[in-house]
Amino acid sequence: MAKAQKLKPGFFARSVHKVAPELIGATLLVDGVGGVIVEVEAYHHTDPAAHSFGGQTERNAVMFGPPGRAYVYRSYGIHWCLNFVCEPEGSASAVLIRALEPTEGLAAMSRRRGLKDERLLCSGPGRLAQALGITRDKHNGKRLDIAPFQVFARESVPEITDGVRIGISKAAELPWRYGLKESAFVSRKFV
DNA sequence: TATGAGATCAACT
DNA sequence: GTTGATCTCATAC
Repeated sequence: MAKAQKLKPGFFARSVHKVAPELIGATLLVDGVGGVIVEVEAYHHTDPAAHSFGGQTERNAVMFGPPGRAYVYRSYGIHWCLNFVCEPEGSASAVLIRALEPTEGLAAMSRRRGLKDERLLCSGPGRLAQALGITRDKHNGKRLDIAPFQVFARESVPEITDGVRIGISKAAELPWRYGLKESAFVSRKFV
Protein backbone atom coordinates (compact mmCIF):
# COMPACT_ATOMS: atom_id res chain seq x y z
CA MET A 1 0.00 0.00 0.00
CA ALA A 2 3.06 2.18 -0.09
CA LYS A 3 2.90 3.72 -3.53
CA ALA A 4 -0.79 4.47 -3.83
CA GLN A 5 -1.57 8.04 -4.81
CA LYS A 6 -4.03 10.18 -2.90
CA LEU A 7 -7.14 11.14 -4.80
CA LYS A 8 -7.02 14.59 -6.31
CA PRO A 9 -9.31 17.22 -4.74
CA GLY A 10 -11.39 17.50 -7.89
CA PHE A 11 -12.24 13.83 -7.89
CA PHE A 12 -15.49 14.35 -6.05
CA ALA A 13 -16.53 17.48 -7.95
CA ARG A 14 -18.25 15.41 -10.61
CA SER A 15 -21.44 13.45 -11.06
CA VAL A 16 -22.01 10.70 -8.52
CA HIS A 17 -22.54 8.37 -11.45
CA LYS A 18 -18.94 8.92 -12.48
CA VAL A 19 -17.47 9.05 -9.00
CA ALA A 20 -19.27 6.00 -7.60
CA PRO A 21 -17.90 3.37 -9.98
CA GLU A 22 -14.45 4.95 -9.86
CA LEU A 23 -14.35 4.57 -6.09
CA ILE A 24 -14.47 0.80 -6.42
CA GLY A 25 -10.96 -0.45 -5.79
CA ALA A 26 -9.84 2.76 -4.09
CA THR A 27 -8.50 2.60 -0.56
CA LEU A 28 -10.13 4.37 2.37
CA LEU A 29 -8.35 4.81 5.68
CA VAL A 30 -9.53 6.55 8.85
CA ASP A 31 -6.77 7.01 11.40
CA GLY A 32 -4.78 4.48 9.42
CA VAL A 33 -7.53 1.88 9.63
CA GLY A 34 -9.53 0.75 6.64
CA GLY A 35 -9.24 -1.05 3.34
CA VAL A 36 -10.26 -1.27 -0.29
CA ILE A 37 -13.71 -0.04 -1.23
CA VAL A 38 -15.64 -2.91 -2.80
CA GLU A 39 -19.21 -1.62 -2.72
CA VAL A 40 -20.90 1.80 -3.01
CA GLU A 41 -24.26 3.29 -3.87
CA ALA A 42 -24.98 6.56 -5.69
CA TYR A 43 -27.55 8.99 -4.35
CA HIS A 44 -28.56 11.87 -6.59
CA HIS A 45 -30.69 14.78 -5.44
CA THR A 46 -33.35 13.88 -8.03
CA ASP A 47 -33.52 10.43 -6.46
CA PRO A 48 -36.54 9.96 -4.14
CA ALA A 49 -34.47 7.68 -1.94
CA ALA A 50 -31.80 10.30 -1.31
CA HIS A 51 -31.84 12.30 1.90
CA SER A 52 -31.40 15.47 -0.09
CA PHE A 53 -34.57 14.82 -2.10
CA GLY A 54 -37.07 17.38 -0.91
CA GLY A 55 -34.64 20.07 0.01
CA GLN A 56 -32.07 21.01 2.55
CA THR A 57 -32.52 20.20 6.22
CA GLU A 58 -30.30 20.28 9.23
CA ARG A 59 -29.41 16.62 8.90
CA ASN A 60 -28.38 16.66 5.26
CA ALA A 61 -26.84 20.14 5.23
CA VAL A 62 -23.43 18.64 4.51
CA MET A 63 -24.69 17.20 1.23
CA PHE A 64 -25.46 20.71 0.04
CA GLY A 65 -21.99 21.91 0.90
CA PRO A 66 -18.73 21.50 -1.02
CA PRO A 67 -17.77 18.11 -2.46
CA GLY A 68 -15.07 15.89 -1.04
CA ARG A 69 -16.58 15.89 2.45
CA ALA A 70 -17.90 13.13 4.67
CA TYR A 71 -21.63 13.02 5.35
CA VAL A 72 -22.41 10.86 8.37
CA TYR A 73 -25.92 10.09 9.54
CA ARG A 74 -27.64 7.83 12.05
CA SER A 75 -29.55 4.94 10.57
CA TYR A 76 -32.28 3.07 12.43
CA GLY A 77 -31.20 4.73 15.61
CA ILE A 78 -28.11 2.65 16.14
CA HIS A 79 -25.89 2.62 13.09
CA TRP A 80 -23.72 5.27 11.48
CA CYS A 81 -23.42 5.43 7.71
CA LEU A 82 -20.60 7.10 5.81
CA ASN A 83 -21.10 9.01 2.56
CA PHE A 84 -18.79 10.95 0.27
CA VAL A 85 -20.33 14.22 -0.92
CA CYS A 86 -20.15 14.91 -4.66
CA GLU A 87 -21.16 17.86 -6.74
CA PRO A 88 -23.11 17.22 -9.91
CA GLU A 89 -24.31 20.56 -11.22
CA GLY A 90 -23.85 22.14 -7.82
CA SER A 91 -26.60 20.02 -6.26
CA ALA A 92 -26.68 17.74 -3.26
CA SER A 93 -25.52 14.24 -4.08
CA ALA A 94 -23.40 11.67 -2.34
CA VAL A 95 -21.97 8.20 -2.56
CA LEU A 96 -22.76 5.77 0.24
CA ILE A 97 -19.81 3.58 1.17
CA ARG A 98 -21.35 0.17 1.74
CA ALA A 99 -18.43 -2.23 2.09
CA LEU A 100 -14.65 -2.47 2.37
CA GLU A 101 -12.18 -5.26 2.05
CA PRO A 102 -10.20 -4.80 5.28
CA THR A 103 -6.48 -4.42 4.69
CA GLU A 104 -5.13 -2.02 7.34
CA GLY A 105 -5.63 -2.07 11.08
CA LEU A 106 -7.33 -5.44 11.21
CA ALA A 107 -6.78 -5.66 14.96
CA ALA A 108 -8.42 -2.30 15.63
CA MET A 109 -11.40 -3.17 13.46
CA SER A 110 -12.02 -6.58 14.96
CA ARG A 111 -11.74 -5.07 18.43
CA ARG A 112 -14.37 -2.42 17.65
CA ARG A 113 -16.65 -4.96 15.99
CA GLY A 114 -16.06 -7.76 18.46
CA LEU A 115 -15.49 -10.15 15.54
CA LYS A 116 -12.60 -11.83 13.84
CA ASP A 117 -14.18 -12.88 10.55
CA GLU A 118 -12.73 -10.45 8.00
CA ARG A 119 -15.69 -10.78 5.72
CA LEU A 120 -18.02 -9.47 8.41
CA LEU A 121 -15.89 -6.55 9.55
CA CYS A 122 -16.95 -4.06 6.89
CA SER A 123 -19.59 -5.78 4.76
CA GLY A 124 -22.33 -3.21 5.20
CA PRO A 125 -22.68 0.52 5.89
CA GLY A 126 -23.25 0.23 9.61
CA ARG A 127 -20.55 -2.36 10.10
CA LEU A 128 -18.07 -0.35 8.10
CA ALA A 129 -18.72 2.78 10.15
CA GLN A 130 -18.35 0.87 13.38
CA ALA A 131 -15.14 -0.81 12.26
CA LEU A 132 -13.58 2.54 11.29
CA GLY A 133 -14.85 4.31 14.39
CA ILE A 134 -17.01 6.73 12.39
CA THR A 135 -19.34 8.99 14.34
CA ARG A 136 -21.22 12.11 13.37
CA ASP A 137 -19.65 14.18 16.11
CA LYS A 138 -16.16 13.39 14.94
CA HIS A 139 -16.49 13.01 11.19
CA ASN A 140 -19.59 14.69 9.75
CA GLY A 141 -18.63 17.48 7.36
CA LYS A 142 -14.92 16.69 7.57
CA ARG A 143 -12.78 16.92 4.44
CA LEU A 144 -11.67 13.63 2.95
CA ASP A 145 -8.23 14.86 1.96
CA ILE A 146 -7.01 15.68 5.47
CA ALA A 147 -6.63 13.71 8.69
CA PRO A 148 -8.06 11.48 9.91
CA PHE A 149 -9.27 10.59 6.43
CA GLN A 150 -7.06 9.22 3.68
CA VAL A 151 -8.37 8.17 0.30
CA PHE A 152 -6.01 6.58 -2.21
CA ALA A 153 -6.73 6.12 -5.90
CA ARG A 154 -6.82 2.61 -7.24
CA GLU A 155 -3.80 1.48 -9.19
CA SER A 156 -5.66 -0.49 -11.80
CA VAL A 157 -9.22 -0.62 -13.04
CA PRO A 158 -11.04 -3.53 -11.42
CA GLU A 159 -14.02 -5.38 -12.80
CA ILE A 160 -17.13 -3.47 -11.81
CA THR A 161 -20.56 -4.93 -11.31
CA ASP A 162 -23.71 -2.87 -10.94
CA GLY A 163 -27.07 -3.72 -9.53
CA VAL A 164 -30.09 -2.63 -7.56
CA ARG A 165 -29.67 -0.79 -4.30
CA ILE A 166 -30.38 -2.34 -0.94
CA GLY A 167 -32.45 -1.49 2.08
CA ILE A 168 -34.54 1.28 0.59
CA SER A 169 -38.20 1.47 -0.30
CA LYS A 170 -38.23 4.31 -2.85
CA ALA A 171 -36.74 4.09 -6.32
CA ALA A 172 -35.31 0.74 -5.28
CA GLU A 173 -35.18 -0.37 -8.91
CA LEU A 174 -32.52 2.12 -9.95
CA PRO A 175 -29.26 0.27 -10.74
CA TRP A 176 -27.09 2.69 -8.82
CA ARG A 177 -25.22 0.18 -6.73
CA TYR A 178 -21.66 -0.56 -7.76
CA GLY A 179 -19.34 -3.25 -6.57
CA LEU A 180 -16.13 -5.12 -7.17
CA LYS A 181 -16.96 -8.16 -9.22
CA GLU A 182 -16.76 -11.49 -7.40
CA SER A 183 -15.62 -9.85 -4.18
CA ALA A 184 -16.28 -11.86 -1.05
CA PHE A 185 -16.58 -8.67 1.00
CA VAL A 186 -19.73 -7.10 -0.44
CA SER A 187 -22.77 -6.95 1.83
CA ARG A 188 -24.87 -9.01 -0.57
CA LYS A 189 -24.20 -10.73 -3.84
CA PHE A 190 -24.92 -8.76 -6.99
CA VAL A 191 -27.60 -10.23 -9.17
C1' DT B 1 -30.89 -22.01 5.94
C1' DA B 2 -34.72 -18.84 6.31
C1' DT B 3 -37.66 -15.64 8.24
C1' DG B 4 -38.93 -12.15 11.85
C1' DA B 5 -38.58 -8.96 15.47
C1' DG B 6 -35.94 -5.76 18.39
C1' DA B 7 -32.68 -2.14 19.14
C1' DT B 8 -32.93 3.10 19.51
C1' DC B 9 -32.72 8.17 17.67
C1' DA B 10 -33.25 12.10 14.72
C1' DA B 11 -35.85 14.01 11.11
C1' DC B 12 -40.09 14.51 9.18
C1' DT B 13 -45.56 14.79 8.87
C1' DG C 1 -46.39 9.49 16.18
C1' DT C 2 -44.02 7.28 12.29
C1' DT C 3 -40.22 6.01 9.53
C1' DG C 4 -35.67 4.73 8.02
C1' DA C 5 -29.60 4.28 2.63
C1' DT C 6 -29.19 -1.46 9.15
C1' DC C 7 -27.54 -5.30 11.84
C1' DT C 8 -27.98 -8.98 15.09
C1' DC C 9 -30.03 -12.55 17.43
C1' DA C 10 -33.70 -15.83 18.21
C1' DT C 11 -36.85 -19.10 16.74
C1' DA C 12 -38.64 -22.11 13.06
C1' DC C 13 -38.23 -25.31 9.49
